[in-house]
Amino acid sequence: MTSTQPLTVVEPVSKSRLRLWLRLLKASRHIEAKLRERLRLEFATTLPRFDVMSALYRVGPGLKMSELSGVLKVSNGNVTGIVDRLVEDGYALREQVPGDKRAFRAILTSRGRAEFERQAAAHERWVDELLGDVEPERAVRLSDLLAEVVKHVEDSEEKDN
Amino acid sequence: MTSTQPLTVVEPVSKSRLRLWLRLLKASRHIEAKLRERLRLEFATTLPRFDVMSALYRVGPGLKMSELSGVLKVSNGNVTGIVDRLVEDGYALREQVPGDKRAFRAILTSRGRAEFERQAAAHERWVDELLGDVEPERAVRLSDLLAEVVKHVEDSEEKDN
DNA sequence: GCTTAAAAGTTTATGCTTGAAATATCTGCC
DNA sequence: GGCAGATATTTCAAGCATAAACTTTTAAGC
Repeated sequence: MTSTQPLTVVEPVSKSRLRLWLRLLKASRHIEAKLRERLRLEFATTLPRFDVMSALYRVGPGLKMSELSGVLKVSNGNVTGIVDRLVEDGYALREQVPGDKRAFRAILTSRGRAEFERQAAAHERWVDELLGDVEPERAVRLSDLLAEVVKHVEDSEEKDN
Repeated sequence: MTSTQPLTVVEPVSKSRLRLWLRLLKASRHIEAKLRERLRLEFATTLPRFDVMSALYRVGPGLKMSELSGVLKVSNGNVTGIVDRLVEDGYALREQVPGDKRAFRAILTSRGRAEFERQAAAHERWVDELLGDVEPERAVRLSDLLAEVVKHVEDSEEKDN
């Protein structure tokens, strides 16, 4: 009577999945908060701005507003404001797409590119510092597990659309 | 305390840590977005509201505003607005702390408690569904790795304060 | 050519979030 | 008693985020 075969009667599987989610959230928020703080203090910028500049930096000829919101997975209206502010600060500009009077293409100015390079270097340094105690091999393992989680979640997304 | 060998010259360790961070962020945002959407559609509420109600539900006699912001790790001013709206909707109320005219204690009404129970049940169901393809054993392993990451990050936090 | 639908982008309303300043109250010290 | 400093909370300004409504332009169908 001591050893019953079903293990997870007391603790249903759903609990371990819930705990996984809560830890994931906690880790992510923790790191994110740190990065936001440093971006603010050292570069007077924000994570969303950094993300937009990062996306624009990667592609040469800039991105249309809708492409930008697609890549970053944020709403269309959101991008408008962020790009507005980047333009105000001289880090980006809007360029008419020839042949389509509706569309713009957001592009980093050379000043924007230079600034982003500084920020990106610091960003990578910070992440390395924050996760410094995670051994490389463990980091890779964790990466792989997380990639699978993302894949699963994406799959389960399709089915309820 | 010198590094013995120049192992990772081509792919520095910092890159694998950066990738870990990006995957962590992606997974977390993905799931979070799903949960937000469902809370909105099925309960006309938001994740921050859910979090506040969750914190208040767990403790019997409610929490002071500052305790609440401490537990949830959000700013003081933030909590004010969220509790305001919960009060408007009849899910919570503010109660004077006897002997301290500055302090309030936010408490769930019985209606709030009932509503939260419905929401929490659905929430756990959703998480289980979203992470349904992650095998239990893998979920536990991932949980443990993440817990360590959080611990590491917290440690590295102390040292720069 | 005209109409209708789709696409690109902005605007609006609402809520979350922060840091900083403001208000009120409490506590300890002299 | 009076006052300095700490504590509890709110208010404020700015930015991020979404969904929904709205303009302008383009594309398709007939």
